[in-house]
Amino acid sequence: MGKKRDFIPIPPPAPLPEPEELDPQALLEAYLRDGYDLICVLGPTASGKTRYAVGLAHTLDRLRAERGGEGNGVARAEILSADSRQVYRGMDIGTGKDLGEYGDVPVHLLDIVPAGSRYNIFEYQRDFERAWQDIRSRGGIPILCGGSGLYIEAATCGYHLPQIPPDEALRAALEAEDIEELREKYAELRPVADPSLFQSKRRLVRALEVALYEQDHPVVRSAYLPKKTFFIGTLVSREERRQRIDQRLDARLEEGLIDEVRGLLAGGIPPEDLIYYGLEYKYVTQHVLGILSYDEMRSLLANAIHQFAKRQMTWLRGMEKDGIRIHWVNP
RNA sequence: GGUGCUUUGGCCGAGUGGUUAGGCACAGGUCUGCAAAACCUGCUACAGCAGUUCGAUUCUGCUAGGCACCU
Repeated sequence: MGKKRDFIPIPPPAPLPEPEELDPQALLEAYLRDGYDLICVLGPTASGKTRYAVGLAHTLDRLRAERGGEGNGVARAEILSADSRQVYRGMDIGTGKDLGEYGDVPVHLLDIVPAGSRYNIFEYQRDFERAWQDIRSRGGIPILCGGSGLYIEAATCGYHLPQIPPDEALRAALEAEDIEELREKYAELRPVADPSLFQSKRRLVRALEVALYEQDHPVVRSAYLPKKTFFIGTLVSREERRQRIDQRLDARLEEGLIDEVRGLLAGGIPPEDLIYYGLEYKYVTQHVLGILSYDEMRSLLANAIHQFAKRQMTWLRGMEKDGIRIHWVNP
Protein backbone atom coordinates (compact mmCIF):
# COMPACT_ATOMS: atom_id res chain seq x y z
CA MET A 1 0.00 0.00 0.00
CA GLY A 2 2.46 2.58 -1.18
CA LYS A 3 1.74 6.22 -0.81
CA LYS A 4 1.76 8.31 -3.91
CA ARG A 5 4.28 11.07 -3.73
CA ASP A 6 3.00 14.47 -4.66
CA PHE A 7 4.03 15.05 -8.22
CA ILE A 8 7.67 15.85 -7.71
CA PRO A 9 9.08 15.42 -11.16
CA ILE A 10 12.17 13.29 -11.42
CA PRO A 11 14.51 15.02 -13.83
CA PRO A 12 15.46 12.54 -16.50
CA PRO A 13 19.03 12.37 -17.71
CA ALA A 14 19.50 15.22 -20.11
CA PRO A 15 19.43 13.99 -23.68
CA LEU A 16 22.70 14.25 -25.52
CA PRO A 17 22.79 16.94 -28.16
CA GLU A 18 22.79 15.88 -31.78
CA PRO A 19 26.31 15.81 -33.16
CA GLU A 20 26.85 17.51 -36.45
CA GLU A 21 29.33 17.07 -39.25
CA LEU A 22 31.47 20.17 -39.24
CA ASP A 23 33.03 21.13 -42.55
CA PRO A 24 36.26 22.99 -41.83
CA GLN A 25 36.10 24.72 -45.17
CA ALA A 26 32.68 26.13 -44.36
CA LEU A 27 33.86 27.03 -40.88
CA LEU A 28 36.76 28.97 -42.30
CA GLU A 29 34.53 30.77 -44.76
CA ALA A 30 32.10 31.69 -42.02
CA TYR A 31 34.89 32.80 -39.74
CA LEU A 32 36.35 35.13 -42.32
CA ARG A 33 33.10 36.34 -43.77
CA ASP A 34 31.00 36.87 -40.66
CA GLY A 35 33.57 38.62 -38.57
CA TYR A 36 34.14 36.01 -35.91
CA ASP A 37 36.64 36.92 -33.24
CA LEU A 38 37.34 33.47 -32.06
CA ILE A 39 36.73 29.76 -32.39
CA CYS A 40 36.23 27.87 -29.15
CA VAL A 41 36.52 24.14 -28.61
CA LEU A 42 34.94 23.09 -25.35
CA GLY A 43 33.70 19.94 -23.66
CA PRO A 44 34.03 17.91 -20.50
CA THR A 45 37.29 16.43 -19.39
CA ALA A 46 38.50 13.43 -21.37
CA SER A 47 36.33 14.24 -24.35
CA GLY A 48 39.22 14.87 -26.71
CA LYS A 49 39.16 18.65 -26.87
CA THR A 50 42.88 19.15 -27.27
CA ARG A 51 43.27 16.62 -30.02
CA TYR A 52 40.31 18.09 -31.83
CA ALA A 53 41.56 21.65 -31.51
CA VAL A 54 45.01 20.73 -32.76
CA GLY A 55 43.51 18.87 -35.71
CA LEU A 56 41.32 21.83 -36.46
CA ALA A 57 44.27 24.21 -36.31
CA HIS A 58 46.18 22.11 -38.81
CA THR A 59 43.23 21.84 -41.13
CA LEU A 60 42.57 25.56 -41.03
CA ASP A 61 46.23 26.28 -41.69
CA ARG A 62 46.18 24.00 -44.69
CA LEU A 63 42.98 25.47 -46.07
CA ARG A 64 44.24 28.97 -45.68
CA ALA A 65 47.49 28.09 -47.37
CA GLU A 66 45.63 26.56 -50.28
CA ARG A 67 43.51 29.62 -50.57
CA GLY A 68 46.61 31.71 -50.81
CA GLY A 69 46.30 35.01 -52.59
CA GLU A 70 45.53 36.89 -49.44
CA GLY A 71 48.58 38.95 -49.86
CA ASN A 72 51.15 38.64 -47.10
CA GLY A 73 52.08 35.31 -45.64
CA VAL A 74 49.28 33.42 -44.03
CA ALA A 75 49.38 33.45 -40.26
CA ARG A 76 48.65 30.25 -38.48
CA ALA A 77 45.90 29.19 -36.20
CA GLU A 78 46.97 29.35 -32.56
CA ILE A 79 45.50 27.75 -29.51
CA LEU A 80 44.61 29.50 -26.28
CA SER A 81 44.05 27.24 -23.31
CA ALA A 82 40.97 27.73 -21.15
CA ASP A 83 42.01 25.49 -18.34
CA SER A 84 42.22 26.81 -14.81
CA ARG A 85 44.88 24.30 -13.78
CA GLN A 86 47.09 23.91 -16.79
CA VAL A 87 48.37 27.40 -16.18
CA TYR A 88 50.69 26.05 -13.50
CA ARG A 89 54.21 25.07 -14.35
CA GLY A 90 55.31 21.63 -13.31
CA MET A 91 51.81 20.32 -12.95
CA ASP A 92 51.70 18.32 -16.13
CA ILE A 93 50.45 14.80 -15.62
CA GLY A 94 47.79 15.70 -13.10
CA THR A 95 46.33 18.47 -15.21
CA GLY A 96 46.58 16.43 -18.39
CA LYS A 97 48.57 18.98 -20.27
CA ASP A 98 49.39 16.64 -23.13
CA LEU A 99 52.12 18.97 -24.28
CA GLY A 100 53.13 16.49 -26.94
CA GLU A 101 49.81 16.78 -28.70
CA TYR A 102 50.21 20.32 -29.91
CA GLY A 103 53.06 19.59 -32.27
CA ASP A 104 53.96 22.81 -34.04
CA VAL A 105 50.74 24.62 -33.21
CA PRO A 106 51.49 27.58 -30.94
CA VAL A 107 49.78 27.39 -27.54
CA HIS A 108 49.13 30.14 -25.08
CA LEU A 109 48.16 30.35 -21.43
CA LEU A 110 49.87 27.14 -20.43
CA ASP A 111 52.63 27.16 -17.84
CA ILE A 112 52.31 30.82 -17.09
CA VAL A 113 52.54 30.78 -13.30
CA PRO A 114 54.52 28.70 -10.82
CA ALA A 115 53.01 25.69 -9.11
CA GLY A 116 51.96 26.60 -5.64
CA SER A 117 50.57 29.97 -6.58
CA ARG A 118 46.91 30.75 -6.97
CA TYR A 119 45.81 31.93 -10.32
CA ASN A 120 42.30 33.26 -10.80
CA ILE A 121 39.74 34.29 -13.31
CA PHE A 122 40.62 37.94 -13.13
CA GLU A 123 44.17 37.27 -14.16
CA TYR A 124 42.98 34.85 -16.73
CA GLN A 125 40.73 37.35 -18.39
CA ARG A 126 43.60 39.79 -18.61
CA ASP A 127 46.04 37.21 -19.92
CA PHE A 128 43.58 35.84 -22.39
CA GLU A 129 42.84 39.27 -23.76
CA ARG A 130 46.50 39.98 -24.22
CA ALA A 131 47.21 36.72 -26.00
CA TRP A 132 44.13 37.01 -28.13
CA GLN A 133 45.08 40.44 -29.33
CA ASP A 134 48.53 39.19 -30.06
CA ILE A 135 47.30 36.42 -32.28
CA ARG A 136 44.88 38.73 -33.97
CA SER A 137 47.49 41.30 -34.68
CA ARG A 138 49.49 38.63 -36.42
CA GLY A 139 46.49 37.66 -38.48
CA GLY A 140 46.22 34.26 -36.87
CA ILE A 141 43.03 32.46 -36.06
CA PRO A 142 42.65 32.12 -32.30
CA ILE A 143 41.22 28.84 -31.09
CA LEU A 144 40.24 28.81 -27.44
CA CYS A 145 40.28 25.29 -26.08
CA GLY A 146 39.42 24.10 -22.61
CA GLY A 147 36.93 22.90 -20.09
CA SER A 148 36.78 25.60 -17.43
CA GLY A 149 33.35 27.00 -18.14
CA LEU A 150 33.78 30.10 -16.07
CA TYR A 151 37.03 30.95 -17.80
CA ILE A 152 35.53 30.37 -21.21
CA GLU A 153 32.66 32.68 -20.44
CA ALA A 154 34.89 35.30 -18.95
CA ALA A 155 36.89 35.26 -22.16
CA THR A 156 34.08 35.12 -24.66
CA CYS A 157 31.00 36.66 -23.06
CA GLY A 158 32.39 39.96 -21.88
CA TYR A 159 32.38 39.32 -18.18
CA HIS A 160 32.93 42.45 -16.18
CA LEU A 161 35.05 41.79 -13.18
CA PRO A 162 35.17 42.37 -10.34
CA GLN A 163 31.68 41.82 -9.20
CA ILE A 164 29.71 44.93 -8.49
CA PRO A 165 27.56 45.34 -5.40
CA PRO A 166 24.22 43.68 -6.07
CA ASP A 167 21.30 45.97 -6.74
CA GLU A 168 18.13 43.92 -6.76
CA ALA A 169 15.89 46.80 -7.68
CA LEU A 170 17.96 47.73 -10.68
CA ARG A 171 18.15 44.18 -11.84
CA ALA A 172 14.40 43.70 -11.55
CA ALA A 173 13.82 46.90 -13.47
CA LEU A 174 16.14 45.83 -16.24
CA GLU A 175 14.65 42.40 -16.42
CA ALA A 176 11.25 43.91 -16.95
CA GLU A 177 12.39 45.65 -20.09
CA ASP A 178 12.33 44.32 -23.59
CA ILE A 179 15.55 42.81 -24.82
CA GLU A 180 15.78 45.22 -27.71
CA GLU A 181 15.55 48.19 -25.40
CA LEU A 182 18.28 46.66 -23.30
CA ARG A 183 20.44 46.29 -26.37
CA GLU A 184 20.02 49.91 -27.26
CA LYS A 185 20.86 50.97 -23.78
CA TYR A 186 23.95 48.87 -23.77
CA ALA A 187 25.03 50.21 -27.11
CA GLU A 188 24.83 53.73 -25.76
CA LEU A 189 27.04 52.93 -22.84
CA ARG A 190 29.55 50.87 -24.73
CA PRO A 191 29.56 52.06 -28.29
CA VAL A 192 32.24 49.66 -29.41
CA ALA A 193 30.43 46.57 -28.33
CA ASP A 194 28.05 44.72 -30.54
CA PRO A 195 24.99 44.19 -28.35
CA SER A 196 23.70 41.48 -30.62
CA LEU A 197 26.41 39.34 -29.08
CA PHE A 198 24.21 39.03 -26.05
CA GLN A 199 21.80 36.38 -27.04
CA SER A 200 20.29 35.98 -23.65
CA LYS A 201 18.47 38.62 -21.74
CA ARG A 202 19.94 37.45 -18.50
CA ARG A 203 23.46 38.07 -19.68
CA LEU A 204 22.60 41.37 -21.20
CA VAL A 205 21.04 42.47 -17.93
CA ARG A 206 24.19 41.60 -16.06
CA ALA A 207 26.39 43.42 -18.49
CA LEU A 208 24.16 46.44 -18.28
CA GLU A 209 24.19 46.42 -14.52
CA VAL A 210 27.93 46.77 -14.64
CA ALA A 211 27.93 49.35 -17.38
CA LEU A 212 25.48 51.48 -15.43
CA TYR A 213 27.45 51.07 -12.26
CA GLU A 214 30.56 52.22 -14.02
CA GLN A 215 28.96 55.48 -14.99
CA ASP A 216 29.13 56.52 -11.38
CA HIS A 217 32.26 54.64 -10.48
CA PRO A 218 34.68 55.40 -13.26
CA VAL A 219 37.59 53.96 -11.39
CA VAL A 220 36.44 50.46 -11.90
CA ARG A 221 38.43 48.37 -14.23
CA SER A 222 38.60 45.72 -16.78
CA ALA A 223 35.65 45.79 -19.07
CA TYR A 224 36.40 43.48 -21.93
CA LEU A 225 33.98 43.19 -24.75
CA PRO A 226 32.21 40.02 -25.67
CA LYS A 227 33.69 38.17 -28.59
CA LYS A 228 31.84 36.73 -31.48
CA THR A 229 32.65 33.12 -31.00
CA PHE A 230 32.03 29.95 -32.91
CA PHE A 231 31.60 27.26 -30.28
CA ILE A 232 32.43 23.65 -31.00
CA GLY A 233 31.65 21.04 -28.35
CA THR A 234 33.29 17.64 -28.21
CA LEU A 235 30.50 15.19 -27.53
CA VAL A 236 30.91 11.89 -25.74
CA SER A 237 28.22 9.74 -24.15
CA ARG A 238 28.12 9.43 -20.37
CA GLU A 239 29.28 5.83 -20.45
CA GLU A 240 32.12 6.50 -22.81
CA ARG A 241 33.20 9.55 -20.90
CA ARG A 242 33.29 7.51 -17.71
CA GLN A 243 35.31 4.81 -19.34
CA ARG A 244 37.77 7.26 -20.83
CA ILE A 245 38.22 8.96 -17.49
CA ASP A 246 38.98 5.68 -15.76
CA GLN A 247 41.42 4.59 -18.42
CA ARG A 248 43.15 7.90 -18.48
CA LEU A 249 43.49 7.93 -14.74
CA ASP A 250 45.18 4.56 -14.75
CA ALA A 251 47.46 5.70 -17.50
CA ARG A 252 48.43 8.80 -15.54
CA LEU A 253 49.12 6.80 -12.45
CA GLU A 254 51.46 4.63 -14.50
CA GLU A 255 53.08 7.63 -16.12
CA GLY A 256 54.20 8.89 -12.75
CA LEU A 257 51.41 11.01 -11.39
CA ILE A 258 52.34 10.07 -7.86
CA ASP A 259 55.95 10.98 -8.41
CA GLU A 260 54.93 14.28 -9.87
CA VAL A 261 53.05 15.05 -6.68
CA ARG A 262 55.94 13.85 -4.53
CA GLY A 263 58.23 16.12 -6.49
CA LEU A 264 56.01 19.13 -5.95
CA LEU A 265 55.84 18.42 -2.24
CA ALA A 266 59.58 17.93 -2.11
CA GLY A 267 59.94 21.21 -3.94
CA GLY A 268 58.45 22.93 -0.95
CA ILE A 269 54.80 23.28 -1.84
CA PRO A 270 52.77 22.71 1.32
CA PRO A 271 50.31 19.82 1.04
CA GLU A 272 47.33 22.08 1.72
CA ASP A 273 48.23 24.20 -1.25
CA LEU A 274 48.41 21.17 -3.45
CA ILE A 275 45.15 19.83 -2.11
CA TYR A 276 43.58 23.16 -2.95
CA TYR A 277 44.04 22.39 -6.64
CA GLY A 278 41.53 19.57 -6.35
CA LEU A 279 41.11 16.28 -8.16
CA GLU A 280 44.44 14.61 -8.97
CA TYR A 281 46.45 16.86 -6.70
CA LYS A 282 44.02 16.60 -3.84
CA TYR A 283 43.65 12.85 -3.74
CA VAL A 284 47.17 11.90 -4.70
CA THR A 285 48.57 14.26 -2.09
CA GLN A 286 46.36 12.65 0.52
CA HIS A 287 47.66 9.30 -0.60
CA VAL A 288 51.27 10.42 -0.42
CA LEU A 289 50.60 11.73 3.07
CA GLY A 290 49.22 8.35 4.05
CA ILE A 291 45.69 9.56 4.60
CA LEU A 292 44.33 7.44 1.78
CA SER A 293 45.40 4.02 0.63
CA TYR A 294 46.23 3.60 -3.01
CA ASP A 295 42.91 1.95 -3.73
CA GLU A 296 40.93 4.54 -1.81
CA MET A 297 42.74 7.30 -3.61
CA ARG A 298 42.13 5.72 -6.96
CA SER A 299 38.41 5.18 -6.53
CA LEU A 300 37.67 8.46 -4.78
CA LEU A 301 39.59 10.30 -7.43
CA ALA A 302 37.83 8.52 -10.26
CA ASN A 303 34.50 9.48 -8.72
CA ALA A 304 35.53 13.06 -8.26
CA ILE A 305 36.58 13.30 -11.89
CA HIS A 306 33.29 11.79 -13.04
CA GLN A 307 31.42 14.34 -10.99
CA PHE A 308 33.57 17.12 -12.28
CA ALA A 309 32.82 16.10 -15.85
CA LYS A 310 29.12 16.15 -15.05
CA ARG A 311 29.37 19.64 -13.64
CA GLN A 312 31.17 20.75 -16.76
CA MET A 313 28.31 19.45 -18.86
CA THR A 314 25.81 21.22 -16.63
CA TRP A 315 27.69 24.42 -17.22
CA LEU A 316 27.70 23.93 -20.98
CA ARG A 317 23.99 23.17 -20.97
CA GLY A 318 23.51 26.37 -19.03
CA MET A 319 25.33 28.27 -21.77
CA GLU A 320 23.06 26.71 -24.34
CA LYS A 321 19.99 27.63 -22.32
CA ASP A 322 21.23 31.18 -22.41
CA GLY A 323 21.14 31.07 -26.16
CA ILE A 324 24.72 30.26 -26.94
CA ARG A 325 24.91 27.94 -29.89
CA ILE A 326 27.34 25.09 -29.47
CA HIS A 327 28.08 22.96 -32.49
CA TRP A 328 28.56 19.48 -31.10
CA VAL A 329 30.85 17.12 -32.92
CA ASN A 330 32.05 13.58 -32.44
CA PRO A 331 35.70 14.05 -31.58
C1' G B 1 22.86 -33.83 8.32
C1' G B 2 22.24 -30.80 13.07
C1' U B 3 22.26 -26.16 15.90
C1' G B 4 22.59 -20.90 16.21
C1' C B 5 22.74 -16.21 13.78
C1' U B 6 21.43 -13.42 9.58
C1' U B 7 18.81 -11.20 4.79
C1' U B 8 16.99 -3.42 4.52
C1' G B 9 16.83 0.80 -1.96
C1' G B 10 22.93 0.30 -7.09
C1' C B 11 26.38 -0.04 -2.47
C1' C B 12 27.27 0.78 2.94
C1' G B 13 24.27 1.18 7.13
C1' A B 14 20.53 2.70 11.50
C1' G B 15 15.67 1.70 13.06
C1' U B 16 10.37 1.20 14.25
C1' G B 17 3.47 -2.54 15.13
C1' G B 18 0.88 2.86 11.88
C1' U B 19 4.14 10.52 8.25
C1' U B 20 8.67 6.35 5.37
C1' A B 21 17.40 7.62 9.51
C1' G B 22 21.88 8.68 7.38
C1' G B 23 26.09 8.15 4.08
C1' C B 24 28.03 6.87 -0.83
C1' A B 25 26.99 6.35 -5.94
C1' C B 26 23.75 8.22 -9.66
C1' A B 27 20.65 12.12 -11.97
C1' G B 28 19.11 17.38 -12.43
C1' G B 29 20.52 22.30 -11.16
C1' U B 30 22.90 27.21 -9.17
C1' C B 31 27.17 30.06 -9.79
C1' U B 32 30.43 37.37 -13.37
C1' G B 33 37.30 37.40 -8.40
C1' C B 34 39.39 30.84 -5.12
C1' A B 35 35.29 27.40 -10.30
C1' A B 36 39.42 20.74 -10.68
C1' A B 37 35.76 25.24 -5.96
C1' A B 38 31.33 26.08 -3.10
C1' C B 39 26.29 25.10 -2.81
C1' C B 40 21.04 23.28 -3.87
C1' U B 41 17.37 19.48 -5.43
C1' G B 42 15.75 14.51 -6.57
C1' C B 43 16.20 9.15 -5.65
C1' U B 44 10.82 6.18 -0.27
C1' A B 45 13.93 0.05 0.48
C1' C B 46 12.94 -3.49 4.01
C1' A B 47 14.37 -11.75 0.43
C1' G B 48 9.63 -14.81 -0.89
C1' C B 49 5.07 -17.00 0.74
C1' A B 50 1.37 -17.75 4.50
C1' G B 51 -0.47 -16.14 9.13
C1' U B 52 -1.51 -12.81 13.76
C1' U B 53 -3.39 -7.68 13.65
C1' C B 54 -7.78 -2.30 12.27
C1' G B 55 -2.70 -2.00 10.36
C1' A B 56 3.79 -5.54 9.61
C1' U B 57 9.60 -3.69 7.03
C1' U B 58 9.01 -4.38 12.42
C1' C B 59 5.46 -10.40 15.67
C1' U B 60 4.77 -16.10 14.23
C1' G B 61 5.59 -20.16 10.78
C1' C B 62 7.49 -22.13 6.34
C1' U B 63 10.73 -21.57 1.86
C1' A B 64 15.19 -19.63 -0.33
C1' G B 65 20.18 -17.17 0.11
C1' G B 66 24.42 -15.99 3.47
C1' C B 67 27.55 -16.65 7.92
C1' A B 68 29.27 -19.50 12.14
C1' C B 69 29.80 -23.74 14.86
C1' C B 70 28.83 -29.13 15.79
C1' U B 71 28.76 -34.70 14.48
